[in-house]
Amino acid sequence: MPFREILNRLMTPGERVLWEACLARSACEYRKGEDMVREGEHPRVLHVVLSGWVQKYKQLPDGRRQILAIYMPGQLCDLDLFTVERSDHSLAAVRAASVAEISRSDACSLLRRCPNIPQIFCWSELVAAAVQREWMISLGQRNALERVAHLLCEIYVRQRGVPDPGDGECDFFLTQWQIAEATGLTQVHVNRTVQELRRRCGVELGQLRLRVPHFAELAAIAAFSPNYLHFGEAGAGVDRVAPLFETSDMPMFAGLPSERDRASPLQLLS
Amino acid sequence: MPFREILNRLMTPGERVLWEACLARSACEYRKGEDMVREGEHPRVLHVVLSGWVQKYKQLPDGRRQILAIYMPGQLCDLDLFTVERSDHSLAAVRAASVAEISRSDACSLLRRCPNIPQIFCWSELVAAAVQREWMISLGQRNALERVAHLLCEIYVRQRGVPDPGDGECDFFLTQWQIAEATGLTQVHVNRTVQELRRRCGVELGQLRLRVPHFAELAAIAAFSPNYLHFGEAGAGVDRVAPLFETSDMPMFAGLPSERDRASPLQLLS
DNA sequence: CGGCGGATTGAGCGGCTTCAAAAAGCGTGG
DNA sequence: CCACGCTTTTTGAAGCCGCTCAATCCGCCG
Repeated sequence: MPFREILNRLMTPGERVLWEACLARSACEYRKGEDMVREGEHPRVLHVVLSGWVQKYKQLPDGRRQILAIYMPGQLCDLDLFTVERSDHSLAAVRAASVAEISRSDACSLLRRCPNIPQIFCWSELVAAAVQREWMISLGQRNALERVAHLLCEIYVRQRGVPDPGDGECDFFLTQWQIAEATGLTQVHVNRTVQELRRRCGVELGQLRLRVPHFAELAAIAAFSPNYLHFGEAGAGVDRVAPLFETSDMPMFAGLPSERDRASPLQLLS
Repeated sequence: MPFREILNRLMTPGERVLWEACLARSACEYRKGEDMVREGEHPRVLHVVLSGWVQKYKQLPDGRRQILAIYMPGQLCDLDLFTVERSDHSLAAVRAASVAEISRSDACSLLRRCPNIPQIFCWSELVAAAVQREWMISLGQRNALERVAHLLCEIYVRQRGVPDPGDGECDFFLTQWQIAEATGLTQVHVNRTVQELRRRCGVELGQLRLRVPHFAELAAIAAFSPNYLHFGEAGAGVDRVAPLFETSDMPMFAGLPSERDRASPLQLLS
């Protein structure tokens, strides 16, 4: 259940056409590790991953670096274009990646034409925040073995969905050094931890592929529960966001409450 | 520059009246540590802090607990009511606290009447995410001294703003044990770290107050930079969010692009 | 073949944890 | 007002997990 499909399922066919066209027109290629956005810059475009993975990271003055999130094809990287004056984080390609960079004017056109898109953006941002929270538990509470196991579980499930249809393999583009930056560990210790996982439950971490023969065992080590990914909720979720986007053409205090407000005690205020 | 004021400054006077009335009507009292929301529950209300502090936290099956965020008076705790089927985190009072719990119907009424509120909610959520990212760096990259110093800096600045007007004191409601849960350290080690900060730059951590005689020294230890709080940007920020909420009364593909679209290449698609 | 990024291995150390117990605050009720 | 029970802070000693600093190995590509 790739993220891209969730996103697309929520659009009308017309929106899909516009969306895909907009992505295709603004594709940019990045080499491994190349920065797309640097902390402190004024946001100019909306980033949507087309292929490869993208990492969001921050670094301290002395160079220590923390990877904050991984974005896979179809995902929106951030809404900074519509929110902040200056980005408070950087964005870079994990390996060679292709990314759509939608300009402000294109994005505005898109929004004006596709009434569902803001809600999808909003939903996407909120799920990203939920993933961040789970990463915080890893960083704060889990030990090395649990952290790495949990990261592998997440990456596996985000690509394959759950329940898993099959052969236990998926893409994996992170180097051990990048795993270290994401989990707050040392590259050396990540290496030892990966070996431990290999011994314990046969996990194979190849150049570009991850094999997990017995997912349940890995999940047990990590105490992994996929709830936080809010899989399968996307449809209902976007409906739930709708009230935030209802057009309010009623000028404030313009008269008595309308019929549909009758149930709410708030009418006492008008 | 308390958060509450930022929020209120962005509303029209009329919205303020409705908002304040809505908060006042739905106030609930909580005792220290009492849960307001438990992980897995179906969200029923919108939580807005009235007085005291609120903590968002998650815990692992074996009891380990990570505090994910601290909310101060005026802040919205989450948008779960409008997003997810089940909360992926818990919410509890840090000490005795008063919290407005706005029901779904009230919230919808409010949204229908106050066109600026969705944008303010959105902005609030995005700033909260930025704070979370900074906490991730602490958990992943900073040592104990830096973590605690950074937390104190943040809590100080969120209440007093920066540049700081004065006497170096602010509210502080966390116990050392709660600091430990927020920073991913042990209570014992937090204690030793606080003592170290007391020695190094005279920080005093009382029952309910924090004194920071020389903020600059503390900030230097933590390499604290307040950018991530996006202070002072709230006005512009909310304007920037606006495109996401523009009413799109134009049916898709309903005709030629309108005048204001002339500049965008997207018109080629219609 | 050499160069390079990435993975692997080893030895030693230190930051933080763990466990345990004592001291200090703080609210409550007698 | 003091005594009591509770939470919170403080202190000590021992041990481990993960870090640091190398050096080596491996696979890939020019």
